[in-house]
Amino acid sequence: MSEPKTPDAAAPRGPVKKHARNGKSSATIYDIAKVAGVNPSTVSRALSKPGRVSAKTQKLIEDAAAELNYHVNPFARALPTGRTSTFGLIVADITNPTFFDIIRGAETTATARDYTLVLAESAESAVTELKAARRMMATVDGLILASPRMDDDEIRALARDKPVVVINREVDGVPSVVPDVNKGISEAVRSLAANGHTKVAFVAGPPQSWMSARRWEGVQAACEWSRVDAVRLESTKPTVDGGRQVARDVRASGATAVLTYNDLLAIGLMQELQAAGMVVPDQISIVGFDDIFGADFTTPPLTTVRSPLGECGSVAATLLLGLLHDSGEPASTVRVETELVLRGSSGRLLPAG
Amino acid sequence: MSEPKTPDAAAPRGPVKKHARNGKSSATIYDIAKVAGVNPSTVSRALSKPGRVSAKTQKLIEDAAAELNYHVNPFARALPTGRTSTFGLIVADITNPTFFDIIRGAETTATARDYTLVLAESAESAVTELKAARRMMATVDGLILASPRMDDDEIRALARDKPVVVINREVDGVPSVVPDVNKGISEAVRSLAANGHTKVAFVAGPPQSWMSARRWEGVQAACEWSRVDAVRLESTKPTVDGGRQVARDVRASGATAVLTYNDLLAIGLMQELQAAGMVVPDQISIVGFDDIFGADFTTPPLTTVRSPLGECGSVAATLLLGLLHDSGEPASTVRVETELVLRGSSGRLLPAG
DNA sequence: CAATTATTGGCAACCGGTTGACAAGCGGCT
DNA sequence: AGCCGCTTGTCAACCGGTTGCCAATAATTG
Repeated sequence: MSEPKTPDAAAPRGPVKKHARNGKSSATIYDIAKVAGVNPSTVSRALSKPGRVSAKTQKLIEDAAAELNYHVNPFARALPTGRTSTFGLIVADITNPTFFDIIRGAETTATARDYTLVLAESAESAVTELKAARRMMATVDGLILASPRMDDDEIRALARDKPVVVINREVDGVPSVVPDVNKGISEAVRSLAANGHTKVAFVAGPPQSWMSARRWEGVQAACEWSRVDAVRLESTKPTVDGGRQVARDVRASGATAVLTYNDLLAIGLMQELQAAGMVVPDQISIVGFDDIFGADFTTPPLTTVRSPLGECGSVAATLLLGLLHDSGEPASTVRVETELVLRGSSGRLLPAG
Repeated sequence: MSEPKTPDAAAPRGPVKKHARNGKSSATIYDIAKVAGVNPSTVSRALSKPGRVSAKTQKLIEDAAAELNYHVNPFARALPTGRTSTFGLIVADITNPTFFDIIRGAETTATARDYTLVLAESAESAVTELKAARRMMATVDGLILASPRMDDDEIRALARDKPVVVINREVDGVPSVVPDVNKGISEAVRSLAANGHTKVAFVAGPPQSWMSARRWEGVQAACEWSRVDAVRLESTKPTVDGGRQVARDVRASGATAVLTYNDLLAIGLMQELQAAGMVVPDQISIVGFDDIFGADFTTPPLTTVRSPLGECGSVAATLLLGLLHDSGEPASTVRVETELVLRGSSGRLLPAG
């Protein structure tokens, strides 16, 4: 008690363990090494590189690991290797059901291959999207962009850093998975033409949407082939509300059948037209795009050009995992089929009166 | 060249940089330190501990960081500190729209506070759920469980390791956010009673669902109060399909009004009943729960007891962030209000014929 | 102007795995 | 028996920040 305030180096204040790691901080490879009586690096090899250690050492280590209830520390692993077993998915709008199936498809495939999915939303903004993407780049092995809003160069820039796969859009030099709209659209237009429609309107989506442009092209081509007039109308936003708002223009256009950029627009449009007393499909046929959740809740249920969204998500994830592992394959665009789902909202035009 | 095989310590084999980090591996605090002419630890302090370095050094470092386009390596930070700025959200079913809004609410709040949301799905299985939770525990700072299926003890065990917040369920000792069903249910039952209904059926959800039990209790209580008979029916699964399947039982029950565990069941039930020629609400009233996306797509649009799902997600995230930072607050259950959304699927019973 | 105290910066150890380089062990071959 | 080459294990250096401790410097005060 001579120097009460001197910080005495000889006073062992014991292992304080600053962070206290609430309780039983999980076991490390060093603990395993001690139990199994081998070197930590041997443990590391046994647990990651198969066949690098002898069978009996392997077993010894595995038993020790099991006993200690060991789990690798992902950060410790990620630090030297850069591998994170994680990939990011950025969607434009989490509440837009178009993405639900994409998310699920990607999530399922990721989990099956022991990857973790990190989700971010861009709120339909190219700026937010880019920010989210940049933020993610640091923590993921690869990125999936679903219907990205940023421009091609930005996407290519991202793709230079880490593998990137794009859904619902084609970007030169970046692998992508896109529904091939032609089959579905021509089925739809042919069906409409067969029902006597001679003028169809297409309600477009957001101007930056690559897919909207493709769909309009598809509609034009199919209409030409079927000798049907096609007119293009603009929507304010690709939602139910946007669909309601475009109803005026639709009526004014004189078209007897409408294809919309997506199902949400179709549903809103149908609600508004019905509210105005029109009968679907007797007075007007409506065909949506995507076949989202809820498309068959309406009365009549919505005819729509289905995109296999879940498949898109899952294929994109598979593509990404391929890039990550085989690291060769340029793996360009994968096309998935679309098809017409004929329900009640389209059909023969009844003579007025 | 006398001892060609002796590992000569004097031979500097130079910085090999094994990984090659495709091109311009991002800058580190060491690079910044070099540019700014200070010690790396000073850089670390400048960038994380505010006020720990002098203003001019701070500026020097920030400029250097900006110039080098520096971003911290989250793994390097997480390794010694354990902090990851990430939290997990586990939902029972990604395609169930009930969770969409929860996901979005949580995501938005997380992003606003510079946290990243990691999503996992349990496919309605307690086992998968627990596995996903365990896997996440290693990489996140905290966990949100939406409508968890595992049992209380397992949840408490998780909560011992890291902060956990539960949505749609109460677990002793674990903070949670639950919609208070009573207000919404009593509004619904009162409305039905006022329309002359004297016997209502409740279609229950999964047996493990805590929320299903609460809703049934609420229905019983409200019915008693309004002097209305209540019968309980079981569903096979809480989906549109499950709703279709329970239609038989509903008709057999003799009830003139039905409340279902969720909107999906209500929609399926309505479809099936309408397909059998029944008119909603003239012959039977249907009331759902949650007010999910698409509940108003039906004809008639679905009357439902709305839970503020987005708010649940956002409140849960806020609660979690609170636990993470202030680390005090036991923060028990937060209740959010429910309310009846009166649409077309419920109303006065028309005399038969 | 010297002495004391408050700031600020530097050193070095650590977080927990991974991996290149090398040595020891070992069976097969001539 | 001697040599070769393959398997298996060990050593030590990293990955990129964080942080306790101490020294140097600056600011304050008698």
